[in-house]
Amino acid sequence: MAQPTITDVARHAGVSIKTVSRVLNREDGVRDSTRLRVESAIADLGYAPNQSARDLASRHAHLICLVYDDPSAYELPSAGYIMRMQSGALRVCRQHGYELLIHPCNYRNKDIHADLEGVIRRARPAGILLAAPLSNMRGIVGTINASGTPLVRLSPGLKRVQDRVVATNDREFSAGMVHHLAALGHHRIAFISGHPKHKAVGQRLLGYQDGLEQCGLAFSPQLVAAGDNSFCSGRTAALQLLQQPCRPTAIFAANDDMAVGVMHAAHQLGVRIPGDLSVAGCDDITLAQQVFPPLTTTRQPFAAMAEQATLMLIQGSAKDRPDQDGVVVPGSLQIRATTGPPPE
Amino acid sequence: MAQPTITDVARHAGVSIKTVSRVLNREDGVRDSTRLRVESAIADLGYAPNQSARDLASRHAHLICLVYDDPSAYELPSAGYIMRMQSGALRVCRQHGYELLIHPCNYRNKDIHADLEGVIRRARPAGILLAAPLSNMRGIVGTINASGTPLVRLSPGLKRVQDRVVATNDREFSAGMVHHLAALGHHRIAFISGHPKHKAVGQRLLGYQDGLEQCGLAFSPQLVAAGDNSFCSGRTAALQLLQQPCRPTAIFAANDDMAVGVMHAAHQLGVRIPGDLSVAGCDDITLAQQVFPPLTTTRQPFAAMAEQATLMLIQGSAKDRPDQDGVVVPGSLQIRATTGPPPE
DNA sequence: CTGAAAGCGCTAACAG
DNA sequence: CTGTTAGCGCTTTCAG
Repeated sequence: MAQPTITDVARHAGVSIKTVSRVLNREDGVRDSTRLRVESAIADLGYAPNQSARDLASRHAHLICLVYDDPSAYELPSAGYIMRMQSGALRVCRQHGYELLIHPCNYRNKDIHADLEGVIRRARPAGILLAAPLSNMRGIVGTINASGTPLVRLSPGLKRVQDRVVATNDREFSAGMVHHLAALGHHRIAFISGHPKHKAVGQRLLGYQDGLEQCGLAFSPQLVAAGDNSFCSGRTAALQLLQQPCRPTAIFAANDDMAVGVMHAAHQLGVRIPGDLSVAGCDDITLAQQVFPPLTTTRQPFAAMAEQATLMLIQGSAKDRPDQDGVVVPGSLQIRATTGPPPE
Repeated sequence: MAQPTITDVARHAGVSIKTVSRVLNREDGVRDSTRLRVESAIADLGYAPNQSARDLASRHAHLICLVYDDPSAYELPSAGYIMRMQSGALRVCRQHGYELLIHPCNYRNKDIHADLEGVIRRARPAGILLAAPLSNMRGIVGTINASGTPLVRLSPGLKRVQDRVVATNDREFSAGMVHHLAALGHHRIAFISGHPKHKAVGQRLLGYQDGLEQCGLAFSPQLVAAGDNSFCSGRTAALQLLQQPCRPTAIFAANDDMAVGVMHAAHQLGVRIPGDLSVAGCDDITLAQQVFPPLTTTRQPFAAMAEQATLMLIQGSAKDRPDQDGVVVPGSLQIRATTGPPPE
């Protein structure tokens, strides 16, 4: 037969549907004996509530929506980054009976606001998880906030941590990477900057400068090349950096994809790693351990961050406590085999 | 004010809600002039239908659920594979006003049946996309079919293509890869097999054997090592293969993750690619072009396959035409830089 | 502590 | 070609 409904359960337990609804939603004000009776009726019938009905009546779906930037749906620039956030979000969703909707979109697209309003309106998610770099774009944050849907931002790259934000300490750990390189004896440390719209990654350039200063090294604009977070941009930037007269002995890229691009370029030019050139990245995506030699980088606990954020969303909506303190999840240096002393 | 509802649109357009519903659902039997009037009312009001209400009334959600095996939510073995399927599915979902729910699960877990029944009952997806290796497991397919939810299987690795299946020609293109290697002059071509439960990947071993036979090369069990589709298993298998007395001159791995593991092992042992050893993979994940040298592999159009499958699901449910022919999407050889003539 | 009634916003028959 | 009338299965008032 069809799935049992709340009415069946009520009849079976000899109570009203409202009482069943109460035990379903863990509201208090139900006598223990009644609750037990209802629970066993639920078990007897193998009943499970119908989400659509629930969502319609309660005016929001039991859905968390993960929104991220996906410029080219087919090239998948940072699959590892997204997948790890997904995993984390999924884990918490499961625990709380929510489902995860994924919604990639392109910030360069004019329709993005209508698009976001569309999902919100149609799917009515209980909350939105906004990944960087979308999380640092005023307009997008504004559109979501205007809809009234609870929002938590991931790595928005703000100076100070705000509420409803899960942040990283990009600036600090980037300085740390420079310290590591300087300690190995490097003086000419180059940097490949990331996507210009991505503020958290932008903090890494500042951290690089902090690090140089702290180590008593001069900052030289010629040692900074622009990338856009992609493998290709890292390779291009490295080619340029390695072919200039006074070549750097180390290249620190603002993310792992670009760092792997650097390695690729070095191999092409016959530059040995780490003998002739040290390479460092950021993020510790899966790829970092699969290239040869394994890449020195900074581990970002993306999954844990997404877990935190999802929890904020779910608990915030459950407890009618929409404001929650921001947290910063620190990255940690992963020294592997692409960094070593400079040549000579 | 609150979001406009179908009633508001109907009033604004001077028609009944049923007519609005008709244009929303692209049913025919609406005069063009009426349709236009309704459409402009929708635009004027910025109306978008409420999915929960729609889903409740129509008894299924406008949701496609992608179910895949995710043994360790945190290690993300084949992120590229999953991401590409996701992209493809997403693309079609968007076009048709559906959302994509992702549901990783672990087939080793005893609760997987209850788990699947759970999502199906709660989310009521319009259809399920089942990725390999789940797609070749009888029990899982049975559980989903028992629920009555439309299902399309991706790469189930069947001998013959069945309905509601999007398959690959693994056996054929694997033989093709052996031809490529043999044509370069290789005689000792080793193979690293994939996950034993993954039948489509299992077909690749058969294809390898076909290829050998077609090229007049003898099959030797010593040239076959067992892997499990992971990077690490590929590395381990290669280490073993490369340290045996009569070393192979080429290693063909049943997927790219393992092939990259082979490259890693070769680098560690100081074996040069492709000078001393040719390496080939399967799938053409993003990684394949990021390692150095770029990996020779077989491109699997995962995104396109998922698009196909999603379309089958959406159109099947729309047209009450649950049965659809299976299709096979062929893989294509991508000759890159890891394969070359054998040494001497 | 429990129940009755009134929708949530839409789709599904069935009439016109 | 278009409208009317019932629900879908739940949560929310508001009364007991």
